[in-house]
Amino acid sequence: MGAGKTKRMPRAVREQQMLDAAVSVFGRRGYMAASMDEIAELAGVSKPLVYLYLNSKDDLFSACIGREARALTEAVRAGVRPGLSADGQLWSGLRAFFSHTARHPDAWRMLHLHARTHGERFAAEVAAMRAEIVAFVTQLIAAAARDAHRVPHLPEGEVAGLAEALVGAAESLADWAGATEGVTAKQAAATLMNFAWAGLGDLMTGRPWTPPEEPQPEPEPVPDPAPRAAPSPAPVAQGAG
Amino acid sequence: MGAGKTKRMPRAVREQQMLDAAVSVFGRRGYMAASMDEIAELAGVSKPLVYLYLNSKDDLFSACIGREARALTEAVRAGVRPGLSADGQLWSGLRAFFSHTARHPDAWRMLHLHARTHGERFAAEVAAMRAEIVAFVTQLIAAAARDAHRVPHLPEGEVAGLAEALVGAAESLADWAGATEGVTAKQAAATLMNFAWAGLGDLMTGRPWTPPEEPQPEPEPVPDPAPRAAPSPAPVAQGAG
Amino acid sequence: MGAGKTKRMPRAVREQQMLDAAVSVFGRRGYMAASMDEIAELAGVSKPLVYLYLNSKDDLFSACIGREARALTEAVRAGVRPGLSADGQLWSGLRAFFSHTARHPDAWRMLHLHARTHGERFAAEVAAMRAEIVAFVTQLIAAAARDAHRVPHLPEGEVAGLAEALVGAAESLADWAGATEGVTAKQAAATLMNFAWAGLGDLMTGRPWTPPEEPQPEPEPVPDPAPRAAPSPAPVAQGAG
Amino acid sequence: MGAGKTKRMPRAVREQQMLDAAVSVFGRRGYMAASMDEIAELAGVSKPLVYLYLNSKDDLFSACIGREARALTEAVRAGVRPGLSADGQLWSGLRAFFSHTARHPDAWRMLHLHARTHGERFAAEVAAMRAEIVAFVTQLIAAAARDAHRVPHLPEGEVAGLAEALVGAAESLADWAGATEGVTAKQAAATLMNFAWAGLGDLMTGRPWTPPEEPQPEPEPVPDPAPRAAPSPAPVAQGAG
DNA sequence: TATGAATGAGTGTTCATTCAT
DNA sequence: CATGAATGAACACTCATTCAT
Repeated sequence: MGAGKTKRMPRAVREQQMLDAAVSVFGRRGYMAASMDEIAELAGVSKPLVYLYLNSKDDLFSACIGREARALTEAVRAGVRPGLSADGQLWSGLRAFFSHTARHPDAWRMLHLHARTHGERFAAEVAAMRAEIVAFVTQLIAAAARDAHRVPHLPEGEVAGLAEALVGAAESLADWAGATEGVTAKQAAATLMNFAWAGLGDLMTGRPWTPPEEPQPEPEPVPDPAPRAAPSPAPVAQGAG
Repeated sequence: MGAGKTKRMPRAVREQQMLDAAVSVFGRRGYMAASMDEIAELAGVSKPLVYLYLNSKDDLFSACIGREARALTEAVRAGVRPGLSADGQLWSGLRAFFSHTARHPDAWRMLHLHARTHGERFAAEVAAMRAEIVAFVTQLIAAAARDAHRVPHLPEGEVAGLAEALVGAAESLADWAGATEGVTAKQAAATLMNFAWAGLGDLMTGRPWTPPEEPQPEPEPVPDPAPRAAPSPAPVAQGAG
Repeated sequence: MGAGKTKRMPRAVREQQMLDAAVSVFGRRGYMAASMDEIAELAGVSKPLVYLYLNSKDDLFSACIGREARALTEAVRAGVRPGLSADGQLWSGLRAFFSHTARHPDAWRMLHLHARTHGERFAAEVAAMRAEIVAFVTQLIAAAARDAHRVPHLPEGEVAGLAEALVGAAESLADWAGATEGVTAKQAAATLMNFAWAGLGDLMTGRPWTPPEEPQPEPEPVPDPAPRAAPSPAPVAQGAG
Repeated sequence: MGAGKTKRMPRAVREQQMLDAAVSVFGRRGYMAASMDEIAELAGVSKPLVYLYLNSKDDLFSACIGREARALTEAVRAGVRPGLSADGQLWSGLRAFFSHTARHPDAWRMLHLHARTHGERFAAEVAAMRAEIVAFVTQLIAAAARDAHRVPHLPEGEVAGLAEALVGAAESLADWAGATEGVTAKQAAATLMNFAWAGLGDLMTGRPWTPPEEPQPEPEPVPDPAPRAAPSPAPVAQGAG
């Protein structure tokens, strides 16, 4: 059922078939809910062959992440027009990004939703990919700031946060576009440019948004009555200064 | 061992203990990897009691989602200063949001990472919460547009996309703040305001970002099917012109 | 089928039933060939219960070894008449030993044949039991030597080898008695006493067996043509000086 | 990788390589834990070739047993000096035996530990070898009895038991020598001669060991069924009177 | 109100064995 | 003579769920 069992394929080909099937299943079900049985069946092979070629569920997942992370970064890289201005580069990169995630929704779900959920290993693998993209965007923002040359450069930490916000917004929009009928990659990219770029522009021209004065120290008046059953391992940020 | 078995509690209290434990375990492990055994042990009760009160793993998860979604929306609602201007309201709402997610990282992980991953049912439940927040943000944006009254109002669809982008950026920043040492809720909120508000302002004052003219219809020249597992370790960012 | 499923037993009882079944299966099949399914079925319970009570196949095997090793040493200890002469004690001890191994053939097979075959852990556990018995026999031989008082005492190393030989002979005879119809525990014990004791007596009275003079250094003229495919991990004794 | 694939060997040679590898793996791992994969890899050939030449795991094991059993009996036979007295023959035979087992520990483990553990078939094959050796020893004992000619001959059944005990003791000592650093074949043989021969001599000269009178029919007063898992860490040996 | 005892159905993983070349 | 490709059947182990008390 499905792939049509063409027998006796060379290893490299079979391996790609398995990765295809695995990405599909991992993307739709998540790591834990994905069963090796389903992956093998979708790949049109028996389970032992999957293990022979890819060792274990963990290794298989890892291989999927690696392949798809590489594919995504390459797609973005290939989509960027090198000679353009910063916003032109961002625009083309975003279009490539949304285009790729729209074409490979399972891969995107796998990378964005599931890989960060299971074990440091996988999280680290996607984090590496993400870091690459964030670095790229950071460069773009810095370059745009230079071009605007009204401020010499934005403070480092500020840029990091902005790049993070931009990439995060892109990721969320990719989810949204993937879940919403009739939203094209181009529209998603335009929305994000609209949303983000002009604001960045203001920033760069020295007109940042400033928080209003406020006397009271802390929001969240809800006393949060739920008594924690046990301490969460590591609550990172405990409140605003 | 662990929670100190205080026996014979009234049902309501026990139920909350169970939900606390469940949120903690679901948030840290994910739905599939969470085991009813661990939840029961962390709650300090026996497994049958969990089933007696909460029926099934699915129902338990659902109850967790409901409680935490309600808690989050209430926290945001309570944090918003009603009399303020649109950006003042957004700022206070964001602070409440980041503050709450920082204080309840397991709950946030459960809602944002895990609930959307398993079955339409849970996804719908978080979607409802999200829709509430998006609606609120949409109102704010529309109100801001009215205040600016240079354009009568932004087109509906546009506003939806922008609200989506804003909320998505907020969610991503919440993840990021939760994972990064030393980022406070206030800082996260400020970053997002900086990033977004001025851009929105430009939009509202009639200076949207416009895409450049381009002849070719779609990027992604990579023929894509089965990107071979092997080569291309080349990094994305080569520098901005 | 089989054990008659009497339901809802207290844990301690069920645990012993499981150990009984496990000893039987391990003894007959060996560690590797024993399946948890068969053990569970023979015990009249489902597999998960076996895991709930005994954790893993390894732990189950370990528990079996522990219980049966204890049972064997206790049986021997209980069988020895304390007030008797050395040979009287040996005789009664041997009878108890052969009696116990004959009554619990599966346990004996498990301890003697299988436990030494799988992993240092199990080997060490039986080795501890064996060491106890060897120590007991060593004492007896030394005591007999003192009683004979014609030689002050046998050299330490010599006694160790003799005790080892005696225990080894006993073990082999236990196997033999277990495999041969119509050989009783008493007969096996008598055979071993006949075989060993008088020889020991001679030793103690100063008439040891002495090897004949021989010029040539080494036997084994067979050139052993088989070319080893790979070096055995550790060939212990490479020949006689 | 590993054995260095020298291709195109004549069948007989390849077959011996496979048997070498198989003996090594079977001896170290046991029958069940040995994998055809490991054997094939150690032999430096592909798995199908192993099957082509040796049919199945069972047949392979059988072939190993056959070859090594033959090698052992031949080594013993070749080691015996034909013209000697009975004890001289035994001495030389034992030296050859211990020498061979020391040189081929994997083979010895395979024959003595593992082959008796799996199925009647293999047990029968080693039993045949063993029977040959027992018969040889029986001859020697009978011959010695004739030489001593004080008793016409020991009763048949008695001799069988004694030969069994001697061979069993030899086997146990072989294990012991293999596991104990610094015990040579010669020492092991001497120990056994010391242990056994003088005792046999006494037997032959009409001074057997006789059991003491005893009224009670059978020891083992322990009620035995299900010795509770818990107590009694008391050691066996409390001292000899 | 609360639990110790128990299981059906499934998971990832391995292995002896066989084709097709 | 020799192997890369492939699998059916089994195994150890886990989990959500339910009874009987």
